[in-house]
Amino acid sequence: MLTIGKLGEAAGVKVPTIRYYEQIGLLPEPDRSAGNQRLYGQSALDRLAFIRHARELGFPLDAIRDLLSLSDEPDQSCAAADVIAKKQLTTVKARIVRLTALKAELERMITQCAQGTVADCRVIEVLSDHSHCAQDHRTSGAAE
Amino acid sequence: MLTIGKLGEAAGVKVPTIRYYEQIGLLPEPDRSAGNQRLYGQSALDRLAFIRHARELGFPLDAIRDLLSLSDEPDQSCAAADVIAKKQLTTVKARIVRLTALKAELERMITQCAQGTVADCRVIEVLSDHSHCAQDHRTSGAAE
DNA sequence: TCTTGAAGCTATAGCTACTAGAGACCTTAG
DNA sequence: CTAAGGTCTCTAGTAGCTATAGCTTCAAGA
Ligand SMILES: [Zn+2]
Ligand SMILES: [Zn+2]
Ligand SMILES: [Zn+2]
Ligand SMILES: [Zn+2]
Repeated sequence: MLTIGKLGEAAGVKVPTIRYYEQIGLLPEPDRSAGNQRLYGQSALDRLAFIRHARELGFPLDAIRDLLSLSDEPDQSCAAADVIAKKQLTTVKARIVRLTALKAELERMITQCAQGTVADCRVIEVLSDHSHCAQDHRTSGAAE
Repeated sequence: MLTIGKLGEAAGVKVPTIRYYEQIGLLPEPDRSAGNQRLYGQSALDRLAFIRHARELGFPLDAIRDLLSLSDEPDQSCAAADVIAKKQLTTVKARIVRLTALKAELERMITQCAQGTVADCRVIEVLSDHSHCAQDHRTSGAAE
C-alpha cells in the first residue's frame, strides 16, 4: 500500500494534483489508514499513470474521464476511444497551424525592427495594426 | 464618442472583455455619460485594438501591459519591446515543438488501432504506458 | 519513551483570460 | 409614452491545477 506521497512519486504526479483528481471524481476515494491518511494500491497507480500520460498527450480531463470508463469495459468496441483520440489529434493539428502562423508573424516583426526608438519600432507598429501582418493569424475557434 | 458596445464592435472585442480589461487596469477608466454609461474616444479604440492584436499573437496580458506602457514613451529605446517579442517567439516555438511530438504520437496510436475491442485497442494501450511511445513528449516547462 | 521533522489532513484562495447570468437602470425609435 | 435593447454592478463559473494556513499523524533517532 502506498501513501499519497509515494503514489505521486511513482506516477510523477504532485500530491495536491492527486487530491484534486479525487475531488473531481477522476480517482476513486481510497481506503484510509487508522489515522485517516489515504492508502493506495496498484490499481490506483495504474489509473493515475494513465491519467498522467493522457494529460501529457494533451487530452482534457473530460476526455480522460471518458477514456477511463471505456477502459473499464474491455469487451466493448473501441470505436469511442478512437473517436476521442482523433478529436484530440484534430485539436493538436489546429493548434500547430495557428502557432506556425504566429511564429511567422513574430519572426517578421522581430527581424524588421531596426533597434531604434519605440516610435520607430516595428514590433510596436505591427501590434498596433494587423494590416502590417502578412498572414491572417486571427483566432478561429480553437483556444490558443 | 463610442458606447461600450460600439467600441467592442469596432475593435472586435466583446463587451464583458472590455470591462474586464478596465478592471485589471489594462484600459483606463473612461468618462461616463450622465446616466453612468461608459464613453470612449479614439485613443481607447487604438489601445483596445493593440491589445486585441497582441492577444491574437498569443502575448499574455502581462506582456501586453508592458508593451503598452513602452508605447506610451516613443522616445525610449525599443529594446525592451523586442525582448518581449523574442520571448513570445521562444514560447511559440517551444509549443510547436511539443505539439508536433504529440501529433506524431497520436497519429501513431490511431493508425495502429485495429478497431476491435477495448481490450485490444492501441489507443488505450499506449495511454496506459508511455514506453509504447516512440518519442519523449513529456512536459518540460511550457504550458501545453 | 520522547522528540523532532517530514508528510499528511481539510479548507480556502489564487492563477489566466475570460464568459455567463441576475436584476436593475438608461437610451432611443416609433 | 412605451417597448426593446443596450448598459450597469456583482457574483460565480470555466480548466487544471497550485499555494497557503493551521492542524494532525507517522517514522526514525536518542
Ligand atoms: Zn523594436
Ligand atoms: Zn496581425
Ligand atoms: Zn482502438
Ligand atoms: Zn508517451
